[in-house]
Amino acid sequence: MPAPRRKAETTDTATADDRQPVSLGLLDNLLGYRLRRAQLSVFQDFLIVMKDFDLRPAQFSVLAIIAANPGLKQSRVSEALGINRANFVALLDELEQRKLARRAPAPGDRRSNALFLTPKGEGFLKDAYRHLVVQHEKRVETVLGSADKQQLLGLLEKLTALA
Amino acid sequence: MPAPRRKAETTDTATADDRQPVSLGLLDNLLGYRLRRAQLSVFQDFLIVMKDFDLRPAQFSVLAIIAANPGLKQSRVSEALGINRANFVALLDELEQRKLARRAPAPGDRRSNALFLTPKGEGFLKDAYRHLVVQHEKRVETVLGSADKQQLLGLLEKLTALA
DNA sequence: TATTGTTATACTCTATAACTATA
DNA sequence: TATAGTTATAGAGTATAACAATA
Repeated sequence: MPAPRRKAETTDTATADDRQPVSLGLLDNLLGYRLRRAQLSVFQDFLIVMKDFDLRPAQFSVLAIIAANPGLKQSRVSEALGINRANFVALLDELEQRKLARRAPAPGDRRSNALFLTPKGEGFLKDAYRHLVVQHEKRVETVLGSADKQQLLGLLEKLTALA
Repeated sequence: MPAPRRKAETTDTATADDRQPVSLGLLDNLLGYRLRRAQLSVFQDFLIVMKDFDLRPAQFSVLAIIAANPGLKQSRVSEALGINRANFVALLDELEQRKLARRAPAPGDRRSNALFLTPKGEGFLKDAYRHLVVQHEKRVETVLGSADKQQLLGLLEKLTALA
């Protein structure tokens, strides 16, 4: 006669469920996984902080590159950000419709557009950046510590050279 | 009479184009931007290295979590990975069709699925991980140095707690 | 009433091919 | 021939709402 089972849901195979903490297993020391999770957390915080400005990370990056390199050709802006030129068109269209950036004829090459911020775009970017530093980067540094942030930036730069 | 211009494409406004290096401007010390670029580089390398296994990062992560927590409920696996449960269904469907993972009835709750790897899935994951460590993580450590990698993992973990 | 798995749907992001106008 | 901007399109990834079965 078999031994009585106390509950119908108990089994003879060990299963890890209910309220045990979930183990990361092989993911634990996989850099790509940790990097992805950290990036999602930071982007999520960015989105919340920039909600009033209605600005996504990619849009911010375009404005920042144009501001730092006024007159740069459209193809070079998209290339610098790693955005393929076909996808860059709609992104720039929106910034232009919002009167934050503008396409101008590129001197010496009638195929190209030279990109500039509008005066409104300059003010907008300045305000957004100030807000970002105060709300977002400050929170990042609270979690990390300021020295750690600088070191992290250095490590990430090395990694980006990988591909 | 106006002074002669040497070339039609020269202008009187200073524009940053042609072969000057592109400045990152405000992006230079924005952690989110650097994090995103680094993550894309690492994922791109992952994809190349895992091409023969036809395995994307998300698929690898699911197999790894199931392997480390056999019998875990479907909802807890997706939750642990930050994948919303609706989107997790197709992801798991594909792993099940490839006979790498399987849904089993969860003891004690007929709404839930308990997830397991198949024997084939166990071998597949082991092979994939070995390949990944040899090809991918090794390259990462070449770029970073082994001590830096451990430190980076620690910093990223802190950041993930942000959101 | 709440939860689990599921479907349907929509929106963003990304990648490729092809067109046009210029070079 | 090659390049810059553009359009069209298709594939991932992600988010929400709603339903059936079960708790």
